[in-house]
Amino acid sequence: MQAATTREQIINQAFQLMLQRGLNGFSYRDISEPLGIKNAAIHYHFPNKMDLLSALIAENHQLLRESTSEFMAYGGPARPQLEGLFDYTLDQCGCGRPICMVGALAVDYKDLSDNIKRANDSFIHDSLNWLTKVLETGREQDEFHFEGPAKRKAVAILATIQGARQMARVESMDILTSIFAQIRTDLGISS
Amino acid sequence: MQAATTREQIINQAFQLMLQRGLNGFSYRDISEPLGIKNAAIHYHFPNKMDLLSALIAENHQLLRESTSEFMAYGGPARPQLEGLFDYTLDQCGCGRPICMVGALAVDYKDLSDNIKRANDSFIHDSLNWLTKVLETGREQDEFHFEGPAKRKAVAILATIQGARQMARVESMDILTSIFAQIRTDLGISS
DNA sequence: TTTCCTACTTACTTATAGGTAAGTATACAG
DNA sequence: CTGTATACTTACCTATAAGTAAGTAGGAAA
Repeated sequence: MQAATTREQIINQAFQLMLQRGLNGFSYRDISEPLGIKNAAIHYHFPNKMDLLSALIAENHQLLRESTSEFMAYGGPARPQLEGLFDYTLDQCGCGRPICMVGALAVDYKDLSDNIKRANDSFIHDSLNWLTKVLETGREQDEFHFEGPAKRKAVAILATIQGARQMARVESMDILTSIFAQIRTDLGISS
Repeated sequence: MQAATTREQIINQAFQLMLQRGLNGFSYRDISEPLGIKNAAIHYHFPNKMDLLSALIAENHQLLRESTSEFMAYGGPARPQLEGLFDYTLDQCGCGRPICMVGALAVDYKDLSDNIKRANDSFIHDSLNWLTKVLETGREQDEFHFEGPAKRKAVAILATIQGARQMARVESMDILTSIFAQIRTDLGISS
């Protein structure tokens, strides 16, 4: 944590704010004040808010890759990979990032630049392809039991997790555990 | 549509904006300009934005009650009630209301007044209780087949629908149909 | 030792947000 | 025909947003 550059501090602060309040829910002041810097310092590193947003999306990709590299590998037993996704989601919510990047962007989706939309899209499709593969192999290996195409099931589960995070904000984080339990049950997992 | 009062026009316009862009995503100007009135006219009917928001939440309750009175009755066959919920969701998304009120409020949840939080909470719990009942009776009547407590399943399904709407904004509305199909499949419904 | 680059700060600008106070047109009541 | 309530408009205010231009402190390079 020590010796973080101003640039890194800005990204960290903005990332936290973004995933708590959405793009329109925070200002440059909310970033600069707690860091003890001036607004213009942010503009120095990120000329406008879209540049900052790009950096946040990159940060999100990076963070996901780091946090998931162990369990997000293709192949092997499917169950721990799914559990890894659940744990990751719980971790994120637990450390003050209640909404995920996709959810935060969905509200302001109309005024996003094309390259940001593309980055977001590719993020979704990467996640989707990974989960589809996990479900497919899980079904082949008799770990999971479900009807319908694996891809469709993957979309449904991602949507469920997305919605679960939203509901957790309004209700409590317990709801996440409960919903994950139901997803397991629906996949025919005993415990 | 004819002879709508200014107050009604304001609510309609604001409702649409709210469910497209979220609370912080629109301004008084976005309401007044298309209606050909002045900002102060809005302040006359709704002194501040929270008053307007209260009216929008009431509108949302009202609309839901109207649109769902036929299928949201307790008792009777469960399947059409569930289908009613799916149709309602599709309708709302189809007529330019991509995010639901709960989703729109979730982002700005922190700066809502207590009575608005309460109104939102009670809305969620009403929906939840209704769906729980539908699932319970559906299971008793052998229409639905699922494991786990009905309430937990209801939470999971509502979360799925919530997330589905969010994903539909980014992807396309087809994803809704697909996710609903998977929910049916997971409930052991043939077609 | 001067020059230049990096990483900022100071001091603005412009736009827009929500909100208010005072004035006005219309309708209806007495 | 006078008053009063309703439903606004005009004209403002204050705060804050994103963004910019010019200045500066400190280190490295020539």
